[in-house]
Amino acid sequence: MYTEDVKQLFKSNNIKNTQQRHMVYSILKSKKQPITTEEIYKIISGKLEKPINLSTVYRILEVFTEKELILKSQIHINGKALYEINHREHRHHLICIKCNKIIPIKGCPLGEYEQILEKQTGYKIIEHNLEIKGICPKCQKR
Amino acid sequence: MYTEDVKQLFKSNNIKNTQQRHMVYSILKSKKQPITTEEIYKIISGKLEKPINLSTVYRILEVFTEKELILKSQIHINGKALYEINHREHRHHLICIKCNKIIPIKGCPLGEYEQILEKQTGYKIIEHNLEIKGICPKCQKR
DNA sequence: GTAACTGCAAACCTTTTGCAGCTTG
DNA sequence: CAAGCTGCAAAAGGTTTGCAGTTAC
Repeated sequence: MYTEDVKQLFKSNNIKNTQQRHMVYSILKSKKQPITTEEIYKIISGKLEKPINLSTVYRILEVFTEKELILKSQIHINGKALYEINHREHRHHLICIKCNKIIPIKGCPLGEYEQILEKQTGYKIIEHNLEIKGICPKCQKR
Repeated sequence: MYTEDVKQLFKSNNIKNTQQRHMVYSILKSKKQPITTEEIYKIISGKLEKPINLSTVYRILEVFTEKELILKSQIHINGKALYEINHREHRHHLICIKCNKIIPIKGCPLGEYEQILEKQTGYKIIEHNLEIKGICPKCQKR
């Protein structure tokens, strides 16, 4: 039932290996797009397994985010925060404004821009966040 | 008391010219960085003038956003949405992660990237949102 | 066995809404 | 005067928290 590598991952991050955490992690891992706390909660509740409490999901996501196993997006969709597995590679997303479908984008167009910006502004650049909005092929046809 | 050009702006957008709207607009116009509903509310309350109700501020910001006089940011800071005057030019911001100071950036590094992306993904690109995080010169010295 | 986690219920915080009374054009 | 705002209070929706009981190590 427990996947050995997830167990290891938790161990190396000093995260106690509970069923709930395992379930939440597996769901996040299986998703290619960021999802909300509520979605995770519903997926687990939908399965006939042991149910989970919504506040537990919130707490688990907090722990995962702290340990940087996952990323919490700054962008809120309909007032809800989004979470996704931390692929530990720089990534951006393309969101469909019609159906909210989100796909990851290959590569980052920012390049050396951050260094130029540091010189221009005096700020020490830490990171950036780029979200692109558009209409996906399906929604364009409608 | 009323600024004539704001009055005109409201008129041409079919927005009734009330004291409250005028106050909210003036505050937004005077700010170089995006601010929250609460901040606007506090600024008005702090003045000895006629106070305003928080829900009125929300409603005014909604109207202004609809009419595109202002922009509502997708990024939430501490769970709060941010608003800024619509300069009707493409703009990005640089946020200090220590003090939350926000400055606008000159120019956009995205260039023709959107067209490349359209070909790559099949999405019709509508807009993008870029937020860069760093540490401002003041906070670096501390 | 003990420290840490979960479930539950209540609280919290931002934002929205219904309604009565007031303002603007 | 009529349409549309505002204030107030209450509700809604997402997220957090205190506490008692349970689980992992």
